[in-house]
Amino acid sequence: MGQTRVTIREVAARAGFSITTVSHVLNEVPGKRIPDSTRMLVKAVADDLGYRPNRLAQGLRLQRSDTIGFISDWIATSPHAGQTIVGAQQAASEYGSLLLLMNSGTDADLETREIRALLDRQVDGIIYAAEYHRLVTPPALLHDTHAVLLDARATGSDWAYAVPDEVGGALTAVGALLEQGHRNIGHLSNVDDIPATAGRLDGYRTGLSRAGIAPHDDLVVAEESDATGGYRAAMALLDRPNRPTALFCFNDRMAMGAYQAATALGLAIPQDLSIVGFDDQEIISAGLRPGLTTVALPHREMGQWAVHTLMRLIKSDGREAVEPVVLPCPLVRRASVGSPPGTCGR
Amino acid sequence: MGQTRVTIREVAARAGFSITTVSHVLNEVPGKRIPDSTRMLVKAVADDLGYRPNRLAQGLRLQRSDTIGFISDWIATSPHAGQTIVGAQQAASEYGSLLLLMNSGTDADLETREIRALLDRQVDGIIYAAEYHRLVTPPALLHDTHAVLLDARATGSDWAYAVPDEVGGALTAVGALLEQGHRNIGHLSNVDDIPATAGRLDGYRTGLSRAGIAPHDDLVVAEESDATGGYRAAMALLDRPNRPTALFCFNDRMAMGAYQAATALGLAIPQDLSIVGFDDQEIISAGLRPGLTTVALPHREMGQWAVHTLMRLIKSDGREAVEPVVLPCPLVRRASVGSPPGTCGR
DNA sequence: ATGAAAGCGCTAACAC
DNA sequence: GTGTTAGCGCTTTCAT
Repeated sequence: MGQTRVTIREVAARAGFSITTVSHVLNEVPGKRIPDSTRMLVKAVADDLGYRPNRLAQGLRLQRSDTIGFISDWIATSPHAGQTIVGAQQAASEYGSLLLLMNSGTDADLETREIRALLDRQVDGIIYAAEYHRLVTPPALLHDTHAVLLDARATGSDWAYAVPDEVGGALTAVGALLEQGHRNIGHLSNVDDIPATAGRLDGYRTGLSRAGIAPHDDLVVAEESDATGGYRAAMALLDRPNRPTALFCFNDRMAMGAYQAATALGLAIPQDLSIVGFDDQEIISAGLRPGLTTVALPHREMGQWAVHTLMRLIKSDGREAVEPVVLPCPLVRRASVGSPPGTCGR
Repeated sequence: MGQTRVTIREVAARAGFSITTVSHVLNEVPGKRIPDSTRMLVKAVADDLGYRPNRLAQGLRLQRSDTIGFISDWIATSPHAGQTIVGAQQAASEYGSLLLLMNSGTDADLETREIRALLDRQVDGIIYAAEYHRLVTPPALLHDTHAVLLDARATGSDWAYAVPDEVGGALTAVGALLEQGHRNIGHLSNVDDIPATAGRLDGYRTGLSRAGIAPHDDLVVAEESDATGGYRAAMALLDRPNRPTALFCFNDRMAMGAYQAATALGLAIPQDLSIVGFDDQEIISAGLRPGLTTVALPHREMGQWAVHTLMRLIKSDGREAVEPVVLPCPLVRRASVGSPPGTCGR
């Protein structure tokens, strides 16, 4: 419990050298010509005593805490957030850094206080993360440190950021459908005015256009981005003559609803209807029957990018320019895509 | 960026007092009779300069970092983990503490190193969290600090811990079925040898017994705890004469599979078949059609408990005895439970 | 090759 | 009431 830890002073005493020498040896300070005998002895004693430097003291002295703040706005905490943190944390450990966690609500005032708390602890920098791809306006206080945006872009100020390639992901999704011969492809869109909505819709339209198909507005239905919304949207699209043979869904939750609609209408997937989702929430995509072909979000990659970029920023004290980054969203093939009905085979 | 922060010395200089007085005022040290004039002035200057104490320096001096380590073993990062962290983080903020995050793999060696990293940063204590209710053997090193177990019990040593009441949750689930008049209730069990499997099975059997129903072994089928497993188990249970009128599923993912089986067999939920899940993974439970009645895990509560308990431990330096805690799992009623077929109403 | 000493920013015992 | 001083554990400049 509170038993007092071994300090460098004790190591020095036991080794019969000054703390200076111990520090030199332990930190392998370059340019010091310390005989191997001393080196060995000091190391042995330190090891023996189980000495570990006090990082608070080091931090105070070095003006660097080897700690980075991770502030995010999960309210409901999507399953996504986890992977992002894992990515960030693993990358951080490559630098010997640890993540200091904060999660703000939506309250800007609270957020400022939280950043302050992080700053008070002398974090080397801050990762300002959004729960999902968003436009954000970080508190001005964030300028007091080095920071990068994760899954978010800033309105106004020019923070470094990483976001998923929504358009590219949608192109990939539609491509998977086109390559199977689908021409009549519907899109379940989202009612929320967020970058993902626009980006995925854009990718959908572009994908069709490039294939020489005029995107038809009545093939797009926007609803709430959950299973219920997906069900309704899919119903609207499918329960009519000349229904689409494939559906590209805004996300996996909507795709889940689309499955339900297909079931309700007696449509088999993928024989009668092909479906592609977005997000790759495995609990859904791997749980649906048949498995859902979908587009994965680069959560882990964004987490890693954030740390690496932040470290460059810190190292150069902000002088090095960092480019924003748009990370690819790869297709995860499962079993919900087939050729259109009546195509017999391919 | 790297602009140097205001120190207490500057505040003292500007206010025309010693840093001692400034410290006294700012920390509102009791028993000091400082005139209001001084008090006001110092506070005004501090405010004016935007002074904030350096928590590293404070920590070094006070031997307390106001930081608690949160180490967990998410590999795949369940969506659960998030809520636990949110609970812990919010509770921590009540004490002015922050969470220092680490997530280990399964590697015990790595885990030890991670605990060390936390200790090096002088965390006041550690929350050792499991991704799901587990029996664990924390590294011996954990004894070097104050610690509590979250969603886990230790084999051997006697750590304070909080786990969900698996048995109670199962009793509640079965109760919800019994109260609707079901007598022929199946259980989709899990093949993994973990506390949840045994606890939920136990609760299922006890619930039936108490209602005067002899638990029949052929009403229990164990499969992998995912949708596919649930589908298979449900098929085994339902695709036969005298099939159960209700299914209690090990978790929501298996319940998802049970829904699929019901669909395949042309069974309507809840008219022909009632289903109760466990975990309340909203993405599933709220996404299924009809909504899944299920039992929620007390993730947030466990997170809060961990922090509060840890704080008591720290305050008393481990002298205060803390009781392990088994937290209730409340039923979340949606629409997957009805009266058995042929009961016309109730 | 090794060590004394200063100082990172802060708190607190003790003087005045 | 207020200030002086020591020291938390460490790194690093500058002597020797």
